Amino acid sequence: MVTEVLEKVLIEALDAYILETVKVVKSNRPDLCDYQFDGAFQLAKLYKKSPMEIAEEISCVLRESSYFKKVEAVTPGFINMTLSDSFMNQILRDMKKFPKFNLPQVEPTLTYVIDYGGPNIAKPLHVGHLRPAIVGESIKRIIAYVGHKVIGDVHFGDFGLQIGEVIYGMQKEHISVEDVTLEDLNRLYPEISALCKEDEVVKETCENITKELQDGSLEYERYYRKIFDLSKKDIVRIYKYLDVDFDLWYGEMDSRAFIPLVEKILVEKSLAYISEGALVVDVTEETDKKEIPPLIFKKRNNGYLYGSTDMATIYQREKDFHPDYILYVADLRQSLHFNQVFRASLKAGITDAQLEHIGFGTINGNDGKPYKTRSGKTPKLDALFKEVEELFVESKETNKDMSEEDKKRIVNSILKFADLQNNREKDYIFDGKKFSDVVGKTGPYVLYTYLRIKRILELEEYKENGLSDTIYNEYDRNLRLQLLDFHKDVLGAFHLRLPSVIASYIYDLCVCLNTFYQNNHVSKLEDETKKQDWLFVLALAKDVLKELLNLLGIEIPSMM
RNA sequence: GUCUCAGUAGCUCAGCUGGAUAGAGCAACGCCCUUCUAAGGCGUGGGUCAGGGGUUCGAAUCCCUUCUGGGACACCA
Repeated sequence: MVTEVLEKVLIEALDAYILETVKVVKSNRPDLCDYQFDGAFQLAKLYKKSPMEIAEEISCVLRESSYFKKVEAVTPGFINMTLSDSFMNQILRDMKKFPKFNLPQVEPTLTYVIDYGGPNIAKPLHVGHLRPAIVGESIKRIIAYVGHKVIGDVHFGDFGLQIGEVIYGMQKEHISVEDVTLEDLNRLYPEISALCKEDEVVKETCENITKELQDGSLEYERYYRKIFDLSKKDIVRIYKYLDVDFDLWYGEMDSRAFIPLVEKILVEKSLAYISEGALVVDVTEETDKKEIPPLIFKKRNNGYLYGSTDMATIYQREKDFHPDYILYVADLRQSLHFNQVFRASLKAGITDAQLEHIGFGTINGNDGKPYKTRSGKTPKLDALFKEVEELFVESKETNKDMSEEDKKRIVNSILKFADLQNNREKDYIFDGKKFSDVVGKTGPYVLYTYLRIKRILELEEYKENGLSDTIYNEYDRNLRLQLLDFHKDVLGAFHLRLPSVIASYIYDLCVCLNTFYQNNHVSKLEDETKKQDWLFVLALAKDVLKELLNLLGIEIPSMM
């Protein structure tokens, strides 16, 4: 990593000066230098000298290093570093030579369980499921890429009241377990759910069905099994389209057996008590600024809730995998719930893992409210895919000839790049136009860039015989400089659990590539060394691009 | 009411935990295809970083406060 190497050099250059953290950052003034060090200001205070004096002193030492072409101390005390061509090229050679572009491997290797998706089996996947799927898949791939072990769990929402509601609906309309269809399920859930809000008796009936199912009723288990199978089949189909895959296709029901065990622990450790008829766990901590309500473990009617299954699942995961981290990719609005579950689990001592809620914002419509179609419904993912595909096909005549597989890849790139370039914690506007627009900061732009570069490498003979020490012009240099950022951004995306860091790197790399492409014509070159150097850089950039797109879950089409 | 997250260009958003002149995309207006894919590149205009205090050599970023908006707050998930 460039910054790491530079920091080492700086620590040596600091000599007698001692600074708690020595941090070199990419310059925000690329017109002046590549990297900057601002520590002189802090040192000035510590050693009661002028920042400029210290900056000058350090710069003098730095100038002796072969890593730099130029080192300047600039008022009021910045140290501006411009890298030498030989240093830059050495890093590029290493990136080419070593696996994962010479990404430093993590030590030790930890085990992560990542819980994302959480589709409710009583209803089809809609726009609301797009983010957890896309964001979760990407974070999973990033964690695996930096070298940790990751176990992805879809964790179906299959335990709660929604199942009772659907079963009630089937009984009410005399639909047998044998004959029920996916369409029935999709229709019944919202219908009965609405009915429950109006009719107390219906609600109680649904709650009782749910409870009996939880308690192991064989009759309801038949219903449940059928509902689960029907839904799962459809959900798998959609996830497959999105290239989202899970190691575990568990649901809340799979943790059912562990609920009594957790309950026993809670009672034995006197952590749970009866409040207003329910069994609750107090999760307050002394440092709390606000009253945080207790976690309800068991309802007044002895039924269980998602807090119970979440704890039971943690117990189960601890038993099966001993994870170091358990990540939950879920809507930010659930943060209180996770806070309660995490605290209760910690108190109960059912896991040693770090528990993290990876929150994301809501997808809104142009009006700033949760996204709805014109008819007022939440759009199904199927329909969304089709809509985006149609808009893409219309945008250019030759798109009609593309293979179905390639179209799918493009649709994925459109949806994923639009989503992942946003900071995941923010709400974002679902703009049909923006999503399907192929101009600008979009998936198609990135893919197009990739294919342009790929074409050059197909047409020219790249001999893979290394890289000279020359950098030929500013477009060339900017591209190489951007490649050097690879490690920092991949690790940054990992630490922050932010795929947007990678999306933004990808975009910047593509801008560099397109500028290079426009200004440096490779095939015209007569200078064979120069041509091979550029092919080296382009090949490396292309590979980096492909790898990073893969981390976002984006595949490259064969043509555009 | 309490807590919480936000407010950056006409629109949609970045801004990587305090650095120099706040950046992209879209939209608008120019220029560039006898050249490896023009789904591209280059340029122009566009800002009181919600307002006000404070800390600091230095603030969009940290603290306080006001305003506006979203969200969460006991048996739904």
